[in-house]
Amino acid sequence: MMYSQLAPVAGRSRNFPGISALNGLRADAASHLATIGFSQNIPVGETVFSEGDRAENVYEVVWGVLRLYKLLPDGRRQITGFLFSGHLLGLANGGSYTYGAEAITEASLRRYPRARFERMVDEVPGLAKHLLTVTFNELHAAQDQMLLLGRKSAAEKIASFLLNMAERQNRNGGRMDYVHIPMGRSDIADYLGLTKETVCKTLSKLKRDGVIVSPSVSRIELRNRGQLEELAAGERGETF
Amino acid sequence: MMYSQLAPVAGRSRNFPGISALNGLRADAASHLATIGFSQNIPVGETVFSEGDRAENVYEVVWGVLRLYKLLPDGRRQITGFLFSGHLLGLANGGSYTYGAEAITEASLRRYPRARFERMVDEVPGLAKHLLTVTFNELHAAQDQMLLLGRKSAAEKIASFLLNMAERQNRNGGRMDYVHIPMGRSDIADYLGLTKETVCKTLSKLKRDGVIVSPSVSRIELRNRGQLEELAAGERGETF
DNA sequence: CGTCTTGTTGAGGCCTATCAATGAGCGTGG
DNA sequence: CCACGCTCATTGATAGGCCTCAACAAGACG
Repeated sequence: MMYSQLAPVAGRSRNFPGISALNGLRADAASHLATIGFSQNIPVGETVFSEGDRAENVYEVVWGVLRLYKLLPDGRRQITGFLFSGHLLGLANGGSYTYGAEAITEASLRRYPRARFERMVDEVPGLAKHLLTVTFNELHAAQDQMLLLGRKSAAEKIASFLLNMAERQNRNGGRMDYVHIPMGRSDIADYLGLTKETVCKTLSKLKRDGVIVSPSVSRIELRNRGQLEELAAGERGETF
Repeated sequence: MMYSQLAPVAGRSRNFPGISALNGLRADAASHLATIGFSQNIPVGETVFSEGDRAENVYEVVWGVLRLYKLLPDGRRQITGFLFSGHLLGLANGGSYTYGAEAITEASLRRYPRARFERMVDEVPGLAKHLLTVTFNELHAAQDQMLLLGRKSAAEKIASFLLNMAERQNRNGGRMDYVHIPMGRSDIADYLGLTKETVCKTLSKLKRDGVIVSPSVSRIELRNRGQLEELAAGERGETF
Protein backbone atom coordinates (compact mmCIF):
# COMPACT_ATOMS: atom_id res chain seq x y z
CA MET A 1 0.00 0.00 0.00
CA MET A 2 1.85 3.02 1.10
CA TYR A 3 5.08 1.80 2.60
CA SER A 4 7.43 -0.71 1.14
CA GLN A 5 8.90 -2.21 4.27
CA LEU A 6 6.07 -2.11 6.68
CA ALA A 7 2.59 -3.31 6.30
CA PRO A 8 0.26 -0.45 6.97
CA VAL A 9 -1.86 0.00 10.02
CA ALA A 10 -4.52 1.09 7.60
CA GLY A 11 -7.74 2.26 9.13
CA ARG A 12 -7.17 0.26 12.26
CA SER A 13 -7.75 1.89 15.54
CA ARG A 14 -8.40 5.27 14.05
CA ASN A 15 -11.06 6.14 16.53
CA PHE A 16 -9.83 4.65 19.72
CA PRO A 17 -6.75 5.66 21.64
CA GLY A 18 -3.92 3.46 22.74
CA ILE A 19 -0.98 2.86 20.52
CA SER A 20 -1.95 0.03 18.32
CA ALA A 21 -0.60 -3.08 16.82
CA LEU A 22 2.82 -4.40 16.26
CA ASN A 23 1.26 -6.77 13.84
CA GLY A 24 1.65 -5.37 10.43
CA LEU A 25 5.29 -5.29 11.27
CA ARG A 26 7.59 -7.18 8.96
CA ALA A 27 7.78 -10.80 10.05
CA ASP A 28 11.45 -10.88 11.01
CA ALA A 29 11.15 -7.71 13.01
CA ALA A 30 8.09 -8.95 14.80
CA SER A 31 9.73 -12.21 15.72
CA HIS A 32 12.77 -10.35 16.92
CA LEU A 33 10.51 -8.32 19.16
CA ALA A 34 8.83 -11.43 20.45
CA THR A 35 12.12 -12.74 21.79
CA ILE A 36 12.44 -9.92 24.27
CA GLY A 37 8.88 -10.00 25.55
CA PHE A 38 7.51 -11.55 28.73
CA SER A 39 3.95 -12.73 29.15
CA GLN A 40 1.93 -11.38 32.03
CA ASN A 41 -1.68 -11.82 33.09
CA ILE A 42 -3.68 -9.12 34.83
CA PRO A 43 -6.81 -9.83 36.90
CA VAL A 44 -9.94 -7.72 36.51
CA GLY A 45 -9.55 -4.29 38.01
CA GLU A 46 -5.83 -4.57 38.62
CA THR A 47 -3.37 -1.82 37.85
CA VAL A 48 -0.72 -2.37 35.19
CA PHE A 49 1.06 0.82 36.13
CA SER A 50 0.14 4.19 37.60
CA GLU A 51 0.74 7.70 36.40
CA GLY A 52 4.10 8.82 37.66
CA ASP A 53 5.60 5.33 37.93
CA ARG A 54 9.02 4.98 36.39
CA ALA A 55 8.45 3.91 32.80
CA GLU A 56 10.39 0.69 32.78
CA ASN A 57 8.32 -1.36 30.37
CA VAL A 58 6.36 -1.17 27.19
CA TYR A 59 3.34 -3.47 26.97
CA GLU A 60 1.28 -4.97 24.24
CA VAL A 61 -2.25 -6.18 24.85
CA VAL A 62 -2.55 -9.83 23.84
CA TRP A 63 -6.17 -10.15 24.89
CA GLY A 64 -8.53 -8.38 27.28
CA VAL A 65 -9.40 -4.72 27.66
CA LEU A 66 -7.52 -1.98 29.48
CA ARG A 67 -8.32 1.60 30.36
CA LEU A 68 -5.81 4.45 30.32
CA TYR A 69 -6.63 7.36 32.56
CA LYS A 70 -5.46 10.53 34.19
CA LEU A 71 -6.54 11.79 37.59
CA LEU A 72 -6.97 15.15 39.26
CA PRO A 73 -5.92 15.46 42.91
CA ASP A 74 -9.52 15.37 44.15
CA GLY A 75 -10.24 12.15 42.31
CA ARG A 76 -11.84 13.35 39.11
CA ARG A 77 -10.83 10.97 36.37
CA GLN A 78 -10.52 11.21 32.63
CA ILE A 79 -10.16 8.00 30.69
CA THR A 80 -8.06 8.77 27.63
CA GLY A 81 -8.60 5.48 25.92
CA PHE A 82 -9.70 1.87 25.99
CA LEU A 83 -7.13 -0.60 24.74
CA PHE A 84 -7.91 -3.90 23.06
CA SER A 85 -5.87 -6.71 21.67
CA GLY A 86 -2.92 -5.51 19.63
CA HIS A 87 -2.52 -2.09 21.25
CA LEU A 88 0.74 -0.88 22.71
CA LEU A 89 0.99 1.11 25.92
CA GLY A 90 3.69 2.54 28.08
CA LEU A 91 5.71 4.23 25.39
CA ALA A 92 6.93 7.52 26.73
CA ASN A 93 9.60 10.08 26.16
CA GLY A 94 10.24 10.92 29.74
CA GLY A 95 11.20 8.67 32.59
CA SER A 96 7.68 8.28 33.94
CA TYR A 97 4.32 7.16 32.68
CA THR A 98 2.02 10.08 32.09
CA TYR A 99 -1.12 8.04 32.62
CA GLY A 100 -2.27 5.02 34.54
CA ALA A 101 -3.41 1.71 33.07
CA GLU A 102 -5.85 -0.79 34.57
CA ALA A 103 -7.53 -3.97 33.42
CA ILE A 104 -11.24 -3.71 32.66
CA THR A 105 -11.47 -7.41 31.98
CA GLU A 106 -8.90 -9.99 32.81
CA ALA A 107 -6.12 -9.34 30.36
CA SER A 108 -2.97 -10.87 28.99
CA LEU A 109 -0.07 -8.60 28.20
CA ARG A 110 3.31 -8.97 26.64
CA ARG A 111 5.90 -6.91 28.48
CA TYR A 112 9.02 -5.48 26.86
CA PRO A 113 11.71 -3.97 29.05
CA ARG A 114 12.10 -0.43 27.94
CA ALA A 115 15.82 -0.33 27.33
CA ARG A 116 15.62 -3.32 25.05
CA PHE A 117 12.59 -1.95 23.30
CA GLU A 118 14.38 1.30 22.63
CA ARG A 119 17.45 -0.48 21.37
CA MET A 120 15.20 -2.35 18.98
CA VAL A 121 13.78 0.90 17.68
CA ASP A 122 17.29 1.89 16.75
CA GLU A 123 18.28 -1.44 15.29
CA VAL A 124 15.26 -2.79 13.49
CA PRO A 125 14.85 -1.01 10.21
CA GLY A 126 11.40 0.43 9.78
CA LEU A 127 10.35 -0.04 13.38
CA ALA A 128 10.59 3.64 14.21
CA LYS A 129 8.56 4.49 11.15
CA HIS A 130 6.01 1.85 12.01
CA LEU A 131 5.63 3.24 15.50
CA LEU A 132 5.35 6.68 13.99
CA THR A 133 2.43 5.59 11.84
CA VAL A 134 0.76 3.98 14.78
CA THR A 135 1.32 7.03 16.97
CA PHE A 136 -0.16 9.31 14.34
CA ASN A 137 -3.28 7.22 14.45
CA GLU A 138 -3.38 7.72 18.19
CA LEU A 139 -2.94 11.42 17.84
CA HIS A 140 -5.71 11.54 15.30
CA ALA A 141 -8.03 9.65 17.63
CA ALA A 142 -7.08 12.01 20.44
CA GLN A 143 -8.05 14.99 18.32
CA ASP A 144 -11.41 13.44 17.54
CA GLN A 145 -11.87 12.92 21.25
CA MET A 146 -11.05 16.55 21.98
CA LEU A 147 -13.81 17.57 19.59
CA LEU A 148 -16.15 15.20 21.36
CA LEU A 149 -15.22 16.34 24.86
CA GLY A 150 -15.20 20.02 24.08
CA ARG A 151 -18.14 20.42 21.78
CA LYS A 152 -20.56 17.50 21.69
CA SER A 153 -23.73 17.09 23.76
CA ALA A 154 -24.30 14.08 25.98
CA ALA A 155 -26.43 12.33 23.35
CA GLU A 156 -23.85 13.00 20.66
CA LYS A 157 -21.11 11.65 22.88
CA ILE A 158 -22.99 8.46 23.59
CA ALA A 159 -23.82 7.98 19.92
CA SER A 160 -20.19 8.48 18.96
CA PHE A 161 -19.11 6.03 21.59
CA LEU A 162 -21.54 3.32 20.51
CA LEU A 163 -20.54 3.64 16.87
CA ASN A 164 -16.87 3.51 17.77
CA MET A 165 -17.38 0.39 19.79
CA ALA A 166 -19.34 -1.15 16.94
CA GLU A 167 -16.71 -0.25 14.38
CA ARG A 168 -14.00 -1.67 16.55
CA GLN A 169 -15.80 -4.98 16.81
CA ASN A 170 -16.31 -5.19 13.08
CA ARG A 171 -12.73 -5.43 12.01
CA ASN A 172 -13.72 -8.48 10.04
CA GLY A 173 -15.87 -6.35 7.83
CA GLY A 174 -19.33 -7.43 8.84
CA ARG A 175 -21.94 -4.90 9.75
CA MET A 176 -22.79 -6.40 13.09
CA ASP A 177 -25.27 -4.31 15.00
CA TYR A 178 -24.76 -6.03 18.32
CA VAL A 179 -22.18 -4.25 20.39
CA HIS A 180 -20.52 -5.73 23.42
CA ILE A 181 -19.67 -3.18 26.10
CA PRO A 182 -16.97 -4.59 28.36
CA MET A 183 -16.62 -1.51 30.54
CA GLY A 184 -18.95 -0.22 33.21
CA ARG A 185 -21.08 2.92 33.08
CA SER A 186 -18.59 4.86 35.19
CA ASP A 187 -15.82 4.06 32.75
CA ILE A 188 -17.96 5.22 29.86
CA ALA A 189 -18.78 8.38 31.78
CA ASP A 190 -15.16 9.15 32.54
CA TYR A 191 -14.26 8.52 28.93
CA LEU A 192 -16.92 10.89 27.61
CA GLY A 193 -16.63 13.59 30.22
CA LEU A 194 -20.04 12.85 31.76
CA THR A 195 -21.38 11.31 34.96
CA LYS A 196 -22.54 7.73 35.13
CA GLU A 197 -26.09 8.98 35.76
CA THR A 198 -26.10 10.99 32.56
CA VAL A 199 -24.76 7.99 30.65
CA CYS A 200 -27.63 5.87 32.00
CA LYS A 201 -30.27 8.47 31.30
CA THR A 202 -29.03 9.08 27.79
CA LEU A 203 -28.93 5.37 27.01
CA SER A 204 -32.43 5.03 28.42
CA LYS A 205 -33.68 7.80 26.20
CA LEU A 206 -32.13 6.12 23.17
CA LYS A 207 -33.91 2.93 24.20
CA ARG A 208 -37.25 4.71 24.62
CA ASP A 209 -36.80 6.22 21.16
CA GLY A 210 -36.13 2.81 19.69
CA VAL A 211 -32.66 3.76 18.49
CA ILE A 212 -31.05 1.00 20.52
CA VAL A 213 -32.14 -2.13 22.34
CA SER A 214 -30.35 -3.57 25.32
CA PRO A 215 -30.84 -7.24 26.19
CA SER A 216 -28.36 -6.85 29.02
CA VAL A 217 -26.24 -4.16 30.56
CA SER A 218 -23.19 -5.09 28.56
CA ARG A 219 -24.90 -5.77 25.26
CA ILE A 220 -26.48 -3.17 23.03
CA GLU A 221 -28.12 -3.57 19.69
CA LEU A 222 -28.04 -0.67 17.27
CA ARG A 223 -31.49 -0.49 15.74
CA ASN A 224 -31.21 2.81 13.95
CA ARG A 225 -27.67 3.33 12.83
CA GLY A 226 -28.65 6.27 10.65
CA GLN A 227 -29.91 8.28 13.57
CA LEU A 228 -26.90 7.36 15.68
CA GLU A 229 -24.63 8.51 12.89
CA GLU A 230 -26.43 11.82 12.57
CA LEU A 231 -26.14 12.33 16.28
CA ALA A 232 -22.48 11.36 16.39
CA ALA A 233 -21.63 13.63 13.50
CA GLY A 234 -23.25 16.52 15.32
CA GLU A 235 -25.94 17.50 12.87
CA ARG A 236 -27.75 19.14 15.77
CA GLY A 237 -30.81 17.17 14.74
CA GLU A 238 -34.12 18.12 16.28
CA THR A 239 -34.84 14.52 17.07
CA PHE A 240 -32.88 14.67 20.24
CA MET B 1 22.86 18.23 23.31
CA MET B 2 21.47 15.16 24.96
CA TYR B 3 21.28 12.44 22.36
CA SER B 4 24.20 11.48 20.23
CA GLN B 5 22.44 11.67 16.94
CA LEU B 6 19.49 13.80 17.72
CA ALA B 7 19.18 16.75 19.94
CA PRO B 8 16.31 16.23 22.33
CA VAL B 9 12.99 17.89 22.22
CA ALA B 10 13.31 17.90 25.97
CA GLY B 11 10.48 19.56 27.83
CA ARG B 12 9.64 21.65 24.81
CA SER B 13 6.09 21.88 23.79
CA ARG B 14 4.91 19.35 26.29
CA ASN B 15 1.75 21.18 26.99
CA PHE B 16 0.77 22.56 23.66
CA PRO B 17 -0.29 20.58 20.64
CA GLY B 18 1.16 20.79 17.17
CA ILE B 19 4.08 18.68 16.19
CA SER B 20 7.11 20.56 17.25
CA ALA B 21 10.49 21.47 16.06
CA LEU B 22 12.78 20.09 13.50
CA ASN B 23 15.50 21.98 15.22
CA GLY B 24 17.25 19.64 17.48
CA LEU B 25 17.73 17.56 14.41
CA ARG B 26 21.30 16.72 13.54
CA ALA B 27 22.79 19.52 11.50
CA ASP B 28 23.31 17.62 8.27
CA ALA B 29 19.82 16.20 8.37
CA ALA B 30 18.33 19.58 9.07
CA SER B 31 20.17 21.18 6.21
CA HIS B 32 19.11 18.35 3.96
CA LEU B 33 15.53 19.07 4.92
CA ALA B 34 16.00 22.74 4.31
CA THR B 35 16.88 22.10 0.68
CA ILE B 36 13.45 20.70 -0.08
CA GLY B 37 11.46 23.40 1.66
CA PHE B 38 9.69 26.41 0.20
CA SER B 39 8.99 29.60 2.11
CA GLN B 40 5.45 30.85 2.28
CA ASN B 41 3.83 33.74 4.09
CA ILE B 42 0.28 33.65 5.40
CA PRO B 43 -1.75 36.79 6.18
CA VAL B 44 -3.75 37.09 9.40
CA GLY B 45 -6.82 34.92 9.39
CA GLU B 46 -5.93 33.03 6.24
CA THR B 47 -6.31 29.30 5.87
CA VAL B 48 -3.22 27.16 5.37
CA PHE B 49 -5.32 24.10 4.60
CA SER B 50 -8.74 22.79 5.53
CA GLU B 51 -9.86 19.52 7.02
CA GLY B 52 -10.40 17.10 4.21
CA ASP B 53 -7.97 18.71 1.77
CA ARG B 54 -5.58 16.33 0.11
CA ALA B 55 -2.50 16.21 2.34
CA GLU B 56 0.10 17.31 -0.16
CA ASN B 57 2.46 19.20 2.09
CA VAL B 58 4.04 19.22 5.48
CA TYR B 59 4.67 22.64 7.01
CA GLU B 60 6.93 24.06 9.63
CA VAL B 61 6.13 27.30 11.38
CA VAL B 62 9.02 29.74 10.98
CA TRP B 63 7.32 32.56 12.85
CA GLY B 64 3.77 33.57 13.71
CA VAL B 65 0.96 31.62 15.34
CA LEU B 66 -1.47 29.13 13.83
CA ARG B 67 -4.55 27.39 15.11
CA LEU B 68 -5.50 23.81 14.29
CA TYR B 69 -9.18 23.02 14.52
CA LYS B 70 -11.95 20.58 13.79
CA LEU B 71 -15.52 21.52 12.95
CA LEU B 72 -18.95 19.97 13.40
CA PRO B 73 -21.45 20.36 10.56
CA ASP B 74 -23.39 23.06 12.40
CA GLY B 75 -20.32 25.19 12.93
CA ARG B 76 -19.25 24.20 16.40
CA ARG B 77 -15.48 24.35 16.50
CA GLN B 78 -12.80 22.69 18.61
CA ILE B 79 -9.32 24.10 18.42
CA THR B 80 -6.94 21.21 19.00
CA GLY B 81 -3.83 23.30 19.30
CA PHE B 82 -1.99 26.56 18.83
CA LEU B 83 1.25 26.31 16.88
CA PHE B 84 4.23 28.56 17.33
CA SER B 85 7.62 28.83 15.74
CA GLY B 86 9.27 25.48 15.24
CA HIS B 87 6.14 23.34 15.15
CA LEU B 88 5.33 20.97 12.33
CA LEU B 89 1.87 20.49 10.91
CA GLY B 90 0.27 18.54 8.14
CA LEU B 91 1.80 15.19 8.90
CA ALA B 92 -0.82 12.55 8.34
CA ASN B 93 -1.15 8.89 7.63
CA GLY B 94 -4.05 9.09 5.28
CA GLY B 95 -4.44 11.07 2.11
CA SER B 96 -6.27 13.99 3.69
CA TYR B 97 -5.72 16.42 6.49
CA THR B 98 -7.82 15.57 9.50
CA TYR B 99 -7.93 19.15 10.75
CA GLY B 100 -7.80 22.66 9.39
CA ALA B 101 -5.05 25.20 9.97
CA GLU B 102 -5.37 28.99 9.98
CA ALA B 103 -3.07 31.89 10.79
CA ILE B 104 -3.86 33.73 14.02
CA THR B 105 -1.15 36.28 13.35
CA GLU B 106 0.65 36.80 10.10
CA ALA B 107 2.89 33.80 9.78
CA SER B 108 5.79 32.48 7.82
CA LEU B 109 5.87 28.82 6.99
CA ARG B 110 8.29 26.47 5.36
CA ARG B 111 6.48 24.03 3.08
CA TYR B 112 7.77 20.53 2.31
CA PRO B 113 6.09 18.52 -0.44
CA ARG B 114 4.83 15.40 1.16
CA ALA B 115 6.40 12.82 -1.12
CA ARG B 116 9.83 14.32 -0.60
CA PHE B 117 9.29 14.62 3.10
CA GLU B 118 8.34 10.97 3.33
CA ARG B 119 11.32 9.94 1.29
CA MET B 120 13.49 11.85 3.70
CA VAL B 121 11.98 9.98 6.61
CA ASP B 122 13.16 6.79 4.98
CA GLU B 123 16.58 8.08 4.02
CA VAL B 124 17.75 10.28 6.83
CA PRO B 125 18.92 8.17 9.73
CA GLY B 126 17.24 9.14 12.95
CA LEU B 127 14.59 11.32 11.38
CA ALA B 128 11.80 8.82 11.97
CA LYS B 129 12.86 8.46 15.56
CA HIS B 130 13.05 12.19 15.98
CA LEU B 131 9.55 12.61 14.61
CA LEU B 132 8.44 9.83 16.90
CA THR B 133 9.73 11.68 19.93
CA VAL B 134 8.08 14.85 18.80
CA THR B 135 4.80 13.07 18.09
CA PHE B 136 4.80 11.47 21.53
CA ASN B 137 5.04 14.91 23.01
CA GLU B 138 2.00 15.89 21.00
CA LEU B 139 0.11 12.86 22.15
CA HIS B 140 0.99 13.62 25.73
CA ALA B 141 -0.25 17.17 25.33
CA ALA B 142 -3.43 15.87 23.74
CA GLN B 143 -4.05 13.62 26.74
CA ASP B 144 -3.58 16.54 29.11
CA GLN B 145 -6.06 18.46 27.02
CA MET B 146 -8.58 15.62 27.22
CA LEU B 147 -8.35 15.78 31.00
CA LEU B 148 -8.90 19.52 30.82
CA LEU B 149 -11.84 19.32 28.43
CA GLY B 150 -13.55 16.44 30.14
CA ARG B 151 -13.03 17.19 33.79
CA LYS B 152 -11.92 20.73 34.59
CA SER B 153 -14.13 23.67 35.49
CA ALA B 154 -14.04 26.92 33.53
CA ALA B 155 -11.73 28.57 36.05
CA GLU B 156 -9.40 25.58 36.06
CA LYS B 157 -9.32 25.60 32.28
CA ILE B 158 -8.43 29.28 32.13
CA ALA B 159 -5.75 28.88 34.78
CA SER B 160 -4.24 25.94 32.90
CA PHE B 161 -4.29 27.92 29.70
CA LEU B 162 -2.58 30.96 31.18
CA LEU B 163 0.16 28.88 32.75
CA ASN B 164 0.73 27.01 29.52
CA MET B 165 1.04 30.23 27.60
CA ALA B 166 3.43 31.56 30.21
CA GLU B 167 5.56 28.43 30.16
CA ARG B 168 5.70 28.50 26.42
CA GLN B 169 7.00 32.04 26.44
CA ASN B 170 9.66 31.26 28.97
CA ARG B 171 11.72 28.87 26.94
CA ASN B 172 14.71 31.00 27.79
CA GLY B 173 14.32 30.05 31.40
CA GLY B 174 13.18 33.31 32.94
CA ARG B 175 10.15 33.40 35.15
CA MET B 176 8.40 36.10 33.20
CA ASP B 177 4.97 36.80 34.59
CA TYR B 178 3.80 38.83 31.64
CA VAL B 179 2.00 36.67 29.13
CA HIS B 180 1.23 37.75 25.62
CA ILE B 181 -2.01 36.34 24.25
CA PRO B 182 -1.95 36.43 20.46
CA MET B 183 -5.33 34.78 19.93
CA GLY B 184 -8.78 36.22 20.47
CA ARG B 185 -11.28 35.24 23.15
CA SER B 186 -13.24 33.05 20.74
CA ASP B 187 -10.12 31.07 19.93
CA ILE B 188 -9.41 30.59 23.61
CA ALA B 189 -13.02 29.52 24.13
CA ASP B 190 -12.90 26.99 21.31
CA TYR B 191 -9.64 25.64 22.62
CA LEU B 192 -10.97 25.17 26.14
CA GLY B 193 -14.45 23.96 25.29
CA LEU B 194 -16.14 27.12 26.59
CA THR B 195 -17.90 30.13 25.10
CA LYS B 196 -16.17 33.46 24.61
CA GLU B 197 -18.49 34.97 27.22
CA THR B 198 -17.45 32.46 29.84
CA VAL B 199 -13.81 33.11 29.00
CA CYS B 200 -14.34 36.82 29.54
CA LYS B 201 -16.25 36.40 32.75
CA THR B 202 -13.71 34.00 34.18
CA LEU B 203 -10.83 36.29 33.31
CA SER B 204 -12.71 39.19 34.88
CA LYS B 205 -13.20 37.23 38.06
CA LEU B 206 -9.51 36.42 38.20
CA LYS B 207 -8.82 40.14 37.77
CA ARG B 208 -11.26 41.07 40.54
CA ASP B 209 -9.56 38.56 42.81
CA GLY B 210 -6.18 40.05 42.03
CA VAL B 211 -4.82 36.82 40.58
CA ILE B 212 -4.08 38.47 37.25
CA VAL B 213 -3.81 41.98 35.88
CA SER B 214 -4.52 42.92 32.32
CA PRO B 215 -3.02 46.11 30.91
CA SER B 216 -4.53 45.28 27.54
CA VAL B 217 -6.66 42.59 25.99
CA SER B 218 -3.70 40.67 24.68
CA ARG B 219 -1.43 41.10 27.65
CA ILE B 220 -1.92 39.47 31.02
CA GLU B 221 0.24 39.62 34.09
CA LEU B 222 0.22 36.69 36.47
CA ARG B 223 0.14 38.16 39.95
CA ASN B 224 -0.52 35.04 41.93
CA ARG B 225 1.06 32.10 40.22
CA GLY B 226 0.52 29.87 43.21
CA GLN B 227 -3.22 30.23 43.08
CA LEU B 228 -3.24 29.75 39.33
CA GLU B 229 -1.24 26.58 39.75
CA GLU B 230 -3.62 25.24 42.37
CA LEU B 231 -6.53 25.98 40.11
CA ALA B 232 -4.88 24.45 37.06
CA ALA B 233 -3.94 21.31 38.96
CA GLY B 234 -7.53 20.90 40.02
CA GLU B 235 -7.20 21.05 43.79
CA ARG B 236 -10.86 22.01 43.92
CA GLY B 237 -9.85 24.97 46.02
CA GLU B 238 -12.59 26.85 47.80
CA THR B 239 -11.17 30.12 46.63
CA PHE B 240 -12.91 29.88 43.36
C1' DC C 1 -30.42 -16.40 49.81
C1' DG C 2 -28.15 -12.35 51.91
C1' DT C 3 -24.72 -8.94 50.72
C1' DC C 4 -22.19 -6.01 47.87
C1' DT C 5 -21.44 -3.79 43.74
C1' DT C 6 -23.30 -1.64 39.71
C1' DG C 7 -27.05 0.22 37.17
C1' DT C 8 -31.28 3.07 36.89
C1' DT C 9 -34.44 6.66 37.85
C1' DG C 10 -36.13 11.02 39.83
C1' DA C 11 -35.93 15.74 42.08
C1' DG C 12 -33.51 19.73 42.48
C1' DG C 13 -29.60 22.86 41.87
C1' DC C 14 -25.58 24.80 39.75
C1' DC C 15 -22.47 25.94 36.16
C1' DT C 16 -22.08 27.35 31.82
C1' DA C 17 -24.56 28.55 27.51
C1' DT C 18 -27.54 31.71 25.36
C1' DC C 19 -29.31 36.08 24.34
C1' DA C 20 -28.87 40.92 24.39
C1' DA C 21 -26.74 45.21 25.00
C1' DT C 22 -22.84 48.19 25.88
C1' DG C 23 -18.03 49.35 25.58
C1' DA C 24 -13.36 49.34 23.75
C1' DG C 25 -10.04 49.19 20.10
C1' DC C 26 -8.65 50.21 15.52
C1' DG C 27 -8.28 51.16 10.64
C1' DT C 28 -10.19 54.23 7.25
C1' DG C 29 -11.22 58.40 5.36
C1' DG C 30 -12.90 62.82 5.66
C1' DC D 1 -6.87 64.87 14.07
C1' DC D 2 -11.20 63.24 14.86
C1' DA D 3 -15.55 60.82 13.33
C1' DC D 4 -17.25 56.79 11.62
C1' DG D 5 -17.96 51.96 11.33
C1' DC D 6 -16.32 47.76 11.90
C1' DT D 7 -14.79 43.91 14.87
C1' DC D 8 -13.89 42.12 19.20
C1' DA D 9 -14.34 42.25 24.29
C1' DT D 10 -17.14 42.74 28.30
C1' DT D 11 -21.07 42.54 31.23
C1' DG D 12 -25.77 41.29 32.72
C1' DA D 13 -30.15 38.59 32.72
C1' DT D 14 -32.05 34.35 31.85
C1' DA D 15 -32.39 29.55 30.55
C1' DG D 16 -31.08 25.00 30.08
C1' DG D 17 -28.23 20.79 30.21
C1' DC D 18 -25.82 18.17 32.97
C1' DC D 19 -24.41 17.30 37.77
C1' DT D 20 -25.53 16.16 42.52
C1' DC D 21 -27.90 13.77 45.81
C1' DA D 22 -30.80 10.14 47.05
C1' DA D 23 -33.45 6.12 46.66
C1' DC D 24 -34.32 1.89 44.58
C1' DA D 25 -33.55 -2.04 41.26
C1' DA D 26 -30.76 -5.53 39.35
C1' DG D 27 -27.24 -8.57 39.07
C1' DA D 28 -22.95 -10.82 40.80
C1' DC D 29 -21.01 -13.61 44.16
C1' DG D 30 -20.07 -16.31 48.02
